[in-house]
Amino acid sequence: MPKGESLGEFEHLVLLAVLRLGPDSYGMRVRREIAERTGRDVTIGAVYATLDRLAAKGLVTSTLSDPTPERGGRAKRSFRLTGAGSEALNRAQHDLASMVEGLVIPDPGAAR
Amino acid sequence: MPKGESLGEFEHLVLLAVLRLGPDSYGMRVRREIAERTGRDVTIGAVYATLDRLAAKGLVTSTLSDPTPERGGRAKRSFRLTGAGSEALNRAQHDLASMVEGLVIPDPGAAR
DNA sequence: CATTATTTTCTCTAGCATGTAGAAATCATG
DNA sequence: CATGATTTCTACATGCTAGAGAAAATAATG
Repeated sequence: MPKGESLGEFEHLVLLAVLRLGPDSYGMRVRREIAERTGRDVTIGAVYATLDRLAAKGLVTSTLSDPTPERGGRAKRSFRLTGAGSEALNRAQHDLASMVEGLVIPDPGAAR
Repeated sequence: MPKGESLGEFEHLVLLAVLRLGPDSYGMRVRREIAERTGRDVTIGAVYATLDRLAAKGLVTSTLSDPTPERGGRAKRSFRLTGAGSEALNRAQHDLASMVEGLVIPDPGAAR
C-alpha cells in the first residue's frame, strides 16, 4: 500500500550516502561519495533536489554548520538521517533482498 | 555518465521478477511475485507500464504465448531478460552494494 | 445450441513523483 | 578584486501510480 512510502533509486543512494558520511554529510560531499563508489557522473543539482525532497518527506533533517577556515570555506548544510529515514532504508533494502534472494544474475559477458 | 542507463526502483524490482520467473513471467504473474515477496500493493497498470518501458529500452523482450485450457485462459504475453537487461541489473546491484558495503542500517525501533 | 456470466489477462490514459542539467548566487579566503 | 567551495534556483525529461475498460478464453443456463 505504499503511497509515498517507497524510495526512488537515486533517493536510495543519497540516503545511504548520508548514513555513511554521518556528521560529514553535506551536498558536495554526498555527491563525491556517490560518484566515487558507483562511478556515476552525479550532478550537484540532482543531489540537492533529492536531499530537499527527502527532507520534505521527513527522512532527513538539515542544519547549517559554521564556516571552516579554508579557501572557499563557506558554511555547509549538513544532513542527518531521521528515524523515518532508517525505516525507509530498511524497507528498501528488504524489498530488494526479498526479490534477489537465491537468484544468480547472469553475466552477459559469459558464453551464451 | 548514465543517461538512460540507470534503473528506476520499480524497474529494478520488475526486472528481478522477470529473471526469477523465467519462462513463466507475464504481467499478472510478475505483479503477484512482487506483491508476495515485498508485501507491496502493486497495481497491474504499474507493472505493464514498467514492462513496456523496459522493453522500449531493450532490457526485456516479449512474446505472445498460446492460450491455456482453463477458465479465462487467454494468451499471455511473456517477458524475458535480454543481455542488456542482465547488464543493467548487474550495474544496479553493484551500485547499491558499493554504497551499502560495510554499513549497518540502524533499527529505528531500538532504544534511541 | 445460443446467450450470458465469469475469469484471467492485457491496454490505455492522465496526473503526480523523481531524476537530470546547468547556470547563477553566496560567502569565505588569497 | 580574484578565486574556490558550496548552495540555490528553475525548467524539463523520465519514471511511477491508479483505475477504468477492453479482449479472449471457459462455464453455466434455458
